[in-house]
Amino acid sequence: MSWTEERIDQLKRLWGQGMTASQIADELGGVSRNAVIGKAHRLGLEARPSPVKGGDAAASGGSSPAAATPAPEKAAAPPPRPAPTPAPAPVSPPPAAAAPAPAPTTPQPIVRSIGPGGFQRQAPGEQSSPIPPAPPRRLVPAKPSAEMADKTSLLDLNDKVCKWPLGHPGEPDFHFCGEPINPGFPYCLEHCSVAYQAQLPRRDRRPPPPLPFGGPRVR
DNA sequence: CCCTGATTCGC
DNA sequence: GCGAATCAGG
Repeated sequence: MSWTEERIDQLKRLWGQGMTASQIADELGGVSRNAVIGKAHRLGLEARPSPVKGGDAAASGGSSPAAATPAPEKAAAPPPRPAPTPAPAPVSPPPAAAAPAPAPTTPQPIVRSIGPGGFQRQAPGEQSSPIPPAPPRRLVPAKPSAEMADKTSLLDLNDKVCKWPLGHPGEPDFHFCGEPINPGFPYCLEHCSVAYQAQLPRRDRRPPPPLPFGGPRVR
């Protein structure tokens, strides 16, 4: 697996949502949690509560089987990591050049936007409670549109419906057939006829058609 | 033991 | 740039 644009974007979002590196790696698939952590650091996504910080490192006796550096530098040079970068300071909204006069005399109704998990976002300027309820840590995919409401999504697959894919993964209307299966097969009768064909004698076989694509689909 | 993130370093 | 190996705390 490689870090495509989509996967990096997903890593950023999930990391920002507080998912652990293991969860993210599991979500992305094809990568280890170490890969996720390493990538997150290279992207500069640090500043996560780490179980390990400060403290004296490798102070106790050498019980470890492999100590790459037996710490000669420790006695000679001071620890070269004195910059923990306290506040990465996320993007702050750029103040408008001409600041509008903040004098709405008429009481405005509080307008809140809806977050990805369905929770109400805090309105600008609205006070938050001292201990705000934590948003859901793991967001489950939802039907993005009414058009998909009756379509069979990946999560709708089970042993009773046809798993024949329609469209391509990543496309907005990608879904599965969903018709009742031909018993004993993962597809319905119609798609079984496409997926399985009787073995003909060589002399009666059609020459192999050209591949419908030149390789993996690139988006 | 399990989990976590941080860091190193060979590729 | 990537990620396994390693470290270190909970």
